[in-house]
Amino acid sequence: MGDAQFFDAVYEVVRAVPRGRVVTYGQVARLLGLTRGARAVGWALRALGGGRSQRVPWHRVLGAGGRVSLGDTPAGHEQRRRLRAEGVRFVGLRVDLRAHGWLEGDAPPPAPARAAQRRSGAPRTSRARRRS
DNA sequence: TCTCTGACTACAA
DNA sequence: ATTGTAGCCAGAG
Repeated sequence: MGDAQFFDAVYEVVRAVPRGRVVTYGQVARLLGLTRGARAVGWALRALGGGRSQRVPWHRVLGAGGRVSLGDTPAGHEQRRRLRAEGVRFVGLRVDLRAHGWLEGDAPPPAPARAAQRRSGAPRTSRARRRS
């Protein structure tokens, strides 16, 4: 595991999400300077595994539109359980982002997130990326 | 070193 | 609304 700075940056942003608030994978990616890095964020959270998830409120990260990406899995059920325990209301299978979104409405700009962005925005290995 | 894959998502058709 | 594709990062084979 080499430069896991990206993962750490993701964890720091997620730890900054207040109780009862949620963010989407895409929003976390954007805070880190990646317009389309949502998938990478999901990869980072997945890497948490069971144990480390203790200090990272992974359950407050949802898919676009407030959907629970984990779906009908043990983890997905746990995520919904935790969110409801924090007072997050579900509308059907989604969370109302306008009501609970960390970055929605009149929420103050997350400073910790910007700090993480600075660290992550460092020189990017310019290895050739193909994939037609 | 290269390819494939995934707790994603914006965009085009 | 549904489908396909491209782009992101890092780990596995």
